[in-house]
Amino acid sequence: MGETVQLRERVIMHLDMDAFFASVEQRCNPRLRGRAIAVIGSAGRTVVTTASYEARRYGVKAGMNRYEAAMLCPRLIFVIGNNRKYIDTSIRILNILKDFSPTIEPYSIDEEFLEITGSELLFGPPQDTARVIKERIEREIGLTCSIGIAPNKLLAKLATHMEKPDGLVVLGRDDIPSILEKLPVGEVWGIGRRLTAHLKEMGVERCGQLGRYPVSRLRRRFGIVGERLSLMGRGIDESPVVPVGKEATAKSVGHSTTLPRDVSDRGVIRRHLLHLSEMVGRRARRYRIMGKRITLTVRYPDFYTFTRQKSLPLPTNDTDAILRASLSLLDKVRLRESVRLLGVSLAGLVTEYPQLPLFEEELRRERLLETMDAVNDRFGDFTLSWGTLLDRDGKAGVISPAWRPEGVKKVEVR
DNA sequence: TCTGGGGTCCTAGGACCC
DNA sequence: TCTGGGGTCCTAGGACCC
Repeated sequence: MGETVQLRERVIMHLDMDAFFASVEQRCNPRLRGRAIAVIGSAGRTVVTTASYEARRYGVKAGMNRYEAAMLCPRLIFVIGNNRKYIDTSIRILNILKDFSPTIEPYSIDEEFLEITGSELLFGPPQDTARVIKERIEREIGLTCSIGIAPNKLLAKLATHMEKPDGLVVLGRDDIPSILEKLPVGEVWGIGRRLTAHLKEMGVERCGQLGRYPVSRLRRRFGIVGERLSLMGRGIDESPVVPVGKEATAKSVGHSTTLPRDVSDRGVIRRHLLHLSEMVGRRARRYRIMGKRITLTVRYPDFYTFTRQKSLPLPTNDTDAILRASLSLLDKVRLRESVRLLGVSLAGLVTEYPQLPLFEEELRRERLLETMDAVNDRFGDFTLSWGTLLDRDGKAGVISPAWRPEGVKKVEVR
């Protein structure tokens, strides 16, 4: 089987929901429909996650802080995002897509790749399949999406972005050279701001130029990335659609938070590190993984950000061990000013191996952790918490109760 | 009270080992 | 009397993505 020659060109579909979070909110609340809205986080220092198309007309974009957004669009309505809703909606969309292909890669909460090579026999030409999918999502979920179809993932994603919102673009082999010829390199998936600037210095601004540029020179300048750049310039991408269940296992698990205000008090910093360590440890325990490399991230008010890491002799998912490592990393840093953001992450992950604890103390500790996790799972974070996190009123201090631990990207480790 | 949070992959120097 | 080379681990940082 492994020697089968690929007889047929692949057909890859990419689907991207239009202004996903904002559209979900407008669907849930009719008073938001047709209005300029921006979905933001719950914390005081937050940014626009998604702007509705009405808001985009004023120049409001993802990543903006809310004051900037409000300046551009004085009537902008801010809506605090609700991840649960987005995750549920995303799952419903995936369930629709399952009717059209067994090979679906959920690339993010609002984007999927579908391998539809050979599906004409069942559904007719790819553009017909795409129309049916769009209709079903609109009818059953009440949202619009844009779809791109092309011979590979790179070009399919490009096609999706050529027509938005509610778009449908099919790129055939013959269309590709002329499109790439004029396409600014920065619009390609994988070429960001920095690479665009570097390429411009070299006189390369369009994909056509990039594709013709000598690979050896790209290689000298960018290393391995240079080779990929050359392929991108020519629209070549052999990467497969990776279906659910076949993904690579997670490489790291981490949490970070921008503090409500800049902090220089080390006691306050320690309490935040405890909270972050608990979030990381709990998630690792839930997925039955352990890690032996712990990374502390610190950001100063001027946005200068740096990391310190250390490797432990043995992998762990114990909150206290993660905390101790974070604190020892903090001790090695001479903070030159107050701290804006803190992060803790666990890498070098292995699957938790079943092993009898050697000592009574360990056994006791494990039971304690399991009990706390069970209660927290049922009643939300920090129903039970560590002593030092509690303030004098006995309530979980420091962190806002609106804290949402649920990331949009789930970690699955086998 | 300007600028979130979760990831992946790559590079590069030094330590250490054989 | 100028002195190898490969492999792996560790650490810090940068670029990119949604």
